[in-house]
Amino acid sequence: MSPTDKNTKEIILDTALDLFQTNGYSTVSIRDICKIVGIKESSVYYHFKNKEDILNTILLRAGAWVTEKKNRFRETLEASVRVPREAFIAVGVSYIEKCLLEEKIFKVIRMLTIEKQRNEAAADLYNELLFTLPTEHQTQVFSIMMKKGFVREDSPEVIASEYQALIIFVFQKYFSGSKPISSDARSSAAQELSLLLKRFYDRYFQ
Amino acid sequence: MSPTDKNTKEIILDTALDLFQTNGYSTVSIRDICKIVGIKESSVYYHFKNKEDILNTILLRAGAWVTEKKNRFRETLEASVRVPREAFIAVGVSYIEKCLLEEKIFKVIRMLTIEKQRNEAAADLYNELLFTLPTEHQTQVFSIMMKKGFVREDSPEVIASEYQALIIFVFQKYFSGSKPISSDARSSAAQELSLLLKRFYDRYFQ
DNA sequence: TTGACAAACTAACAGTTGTTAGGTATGCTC
DNA sequence: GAGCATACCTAACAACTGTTAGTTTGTCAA
Repeated sequence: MSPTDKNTKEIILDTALDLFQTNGYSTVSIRDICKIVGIKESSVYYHFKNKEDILNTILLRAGAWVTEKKNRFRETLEASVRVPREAFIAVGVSYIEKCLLEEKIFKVIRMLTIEKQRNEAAADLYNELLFTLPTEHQTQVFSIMMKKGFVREDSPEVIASEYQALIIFVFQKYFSGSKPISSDARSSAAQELSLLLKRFYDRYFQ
Repeated sequence: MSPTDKNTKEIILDTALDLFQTNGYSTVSIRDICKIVGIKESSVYYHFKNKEDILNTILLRAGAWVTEKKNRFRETLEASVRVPREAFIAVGVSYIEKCLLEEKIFKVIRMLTIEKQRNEAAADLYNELLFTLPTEHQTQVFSIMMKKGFVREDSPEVIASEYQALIIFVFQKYFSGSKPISSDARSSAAQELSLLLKRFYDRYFQ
């Protein structure tokens, strides 16, 4: 009755993402979203041009977030220093736990997993998020570490791919299902990734 | 008019899989399927109990195919012999090209990629198909090769995980999108995987 | 008090959805 | 040729879909 919070639009977006990530965009109806938000169907059209506009807004924001992340990475790059093995492992594990499993990002990844099958923009974003961006970043990290003599001479790109392959492997193996992520899965994943990264470290660091 | 081919049921299943793999089960209507098959909606209910029965039949068959593959692997295991590096690489590349990219399997994987997000049976099948089954198989392969002295002493399970991580990484990086698989992507993927497997071979084989 | 705006509402539209009841043409068996 | 199973059909249902037109409400500036 009262003019609601000026962030109804945000609530719609959050709810939509919630539903999209498990059911997929086209399965979710506007009425499904509205039932949860607590408004009538027609009210959505005050905030969005149409249903697709909701999806596009989510994709656009995720895209913006990705490029922002990209630039952030670039800045903090020169900080790369020699790290002990435990610290190297901790970075990898927390990349999964703090980044990929962070609530919002995780939902976006899950939504993209569905939408990429038929939406090219979603497919591009998915690839950037899980492959291009992290591999590029790791390439530079290893490249710097090589120059400083912490990592033995090799191709930084290839090492970065091997690194990212391990991350993706563990992430997907433990968190790609339909069940909500349990603390059991979390610790199993951390354990497996630790083991793999330990070997990775011993192979390339000196 | 004439009593059609007794394999209308199969055509329905094929068509359904075709549509499910890009659009997802719940987005595809029975009428969508029928329009392509060339029958009326009601005819579907002669062959299937309801819409879900179509999905379940596909899942069931894929599941049967997986366990059959599992047993087939077990038989051919003892054949493992010393392989030159080129042959080892060729096996990995053709695993992607002949197995994962094989038309039907590829469609199933794409469908499962969507359905796993909310269907537990699909999630289980997906995991078995891309993680459990191949890793188990590779574990045994490496284990035998170790006993025969072709591969240096190490944990077969972990080596198998590292191997499978590379396969999954390349497969997803090049073939997870919305575009049909091009021969460009095929050769890029083969090239990247070759490079990664070459290094893998040099690391563990002796 | 008035007017303007934001943000919701009611009510309806035309089309689509899964599903069912009942009918029809074909070919096989007795 | 009668009976019957197979494999399709027509027609309809109730529910749900995205979307629109027009209306109401609360808030604030003039």
